[in-house]
Amino acid sequence: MAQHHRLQAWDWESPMSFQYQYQYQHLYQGEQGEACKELMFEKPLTPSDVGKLNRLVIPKQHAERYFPLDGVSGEKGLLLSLEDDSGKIWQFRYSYWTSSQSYVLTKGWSRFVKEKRLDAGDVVLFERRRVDGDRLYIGCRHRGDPAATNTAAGPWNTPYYASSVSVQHQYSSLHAEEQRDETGVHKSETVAPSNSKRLRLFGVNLDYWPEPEPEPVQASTSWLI
Amino acid sequence: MAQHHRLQAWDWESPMSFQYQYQYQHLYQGEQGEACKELMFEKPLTPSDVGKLNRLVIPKQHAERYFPLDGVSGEKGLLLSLEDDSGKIWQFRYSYWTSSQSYVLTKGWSRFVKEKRLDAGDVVLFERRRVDGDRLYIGCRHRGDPAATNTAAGPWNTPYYASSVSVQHQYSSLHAEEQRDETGVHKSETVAPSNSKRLRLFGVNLDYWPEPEPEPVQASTSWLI
DNA sequence: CACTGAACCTGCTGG
DNA sequence: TCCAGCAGGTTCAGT
Repeated sequence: MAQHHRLQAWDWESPMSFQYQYQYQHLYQGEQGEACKELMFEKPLTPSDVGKLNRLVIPKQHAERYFPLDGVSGEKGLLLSLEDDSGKIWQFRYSYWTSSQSYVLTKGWSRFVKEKRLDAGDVVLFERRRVDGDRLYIGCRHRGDPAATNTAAGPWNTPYYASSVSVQHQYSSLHAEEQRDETGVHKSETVAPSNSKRLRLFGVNLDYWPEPEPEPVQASTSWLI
Repeated sequence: MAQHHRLQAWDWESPMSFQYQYQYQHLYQGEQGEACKELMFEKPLTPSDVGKLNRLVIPKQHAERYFPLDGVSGEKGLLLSLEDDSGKIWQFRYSYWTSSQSYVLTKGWSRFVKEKRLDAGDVVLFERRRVDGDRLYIGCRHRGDPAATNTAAGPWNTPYYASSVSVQHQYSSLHAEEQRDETGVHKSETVAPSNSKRLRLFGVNLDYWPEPEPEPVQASTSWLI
């Protein structure tokens, strides 16, 4: 099965197999309950969405329904973590631009466009998936494709590190590696949720850190789902 | 002589002739000992350096050698005072941008560009001058000019106020004027260096106030040299 | 005092 | 990795 294939790839890439088995288990449960996938909205991409502006405009009606910023606005927005078909975690800065009166994904979006090879007319879609908690999902469908498939290179093509989105307050293995590299001492303790805040988003109560990690491709969960 | 010419202009502009004579004396000493001029670095200006970004990027190797921010970083940078050929004091905010990993002069820089009529390809240069203490100097050379000359209008064309860079903890006469305007009471006392910090910069130990004065063209010495 | 534009500040991307 | 360039928001001075 494809799932086993991915699991093997992860095992091969990282020594922290526990997390990945844990994550795999959740994916498996998710596939058992297909009814738990709820499409929130889709957007056909405009030329600007895939161009040099490096931002995705979220249509206002969808943004205000699924991504309300009322409780957190006035600041620089927040960091959103979403998972794609392959289990990869994508982090985007999500904020409101008063100048254009629009909700946008900025930081991290251009990487998504590039890796998924998105073009104008392709469709990006956002789902909420109930597994044993709620999880956010981002996918895309290329122009002309019949189904919403994720055509991105999987972990067997593009090595990457995924954080656990199920284990709360657990830094990813990559992050632990970085800490060890910097200090020369491996810090294996889980980090206390000292700075976490609580926000209702997607109709779900969520914990997050306002500005947790600068590097979006690599792991470390800011949104605990 | 040109020096006398400048001195007369200062005398004409300000009643505090003592300070200007004092400064003049130092310039005179400086010209006697030309070996005391030490070029720290030059930078050919990019279009962005003279454009709407209102900032000068200091190449990292020069910044970290001559402008280390180790002791003061993590904040909003500091205010740098430099003198040009005419004796005018220029104040710039100097800070580190983590987002672009670069050192920059921001506030005050656009005024310098405008007054010196700088363009892309022109060169800005930073010198340290030993007179009877160390003094920082900023100059520029226009594209194609043979020597590093300061082609800006002198004080006889553009009235300005210069602070004493030689008398420690002495506010300028202009600053005293401002205080009188605000409070209605003339405060002639010298200000105690209560918030001053000590930092080694340009290989020299210097006192400064982290955020002393918002107005850069006008006087008030933040760097006491 | 409200409006406006310039300057300033911060963050991000790509080469 | 550095840094040129771009973009948006905030502050401030002038009207």
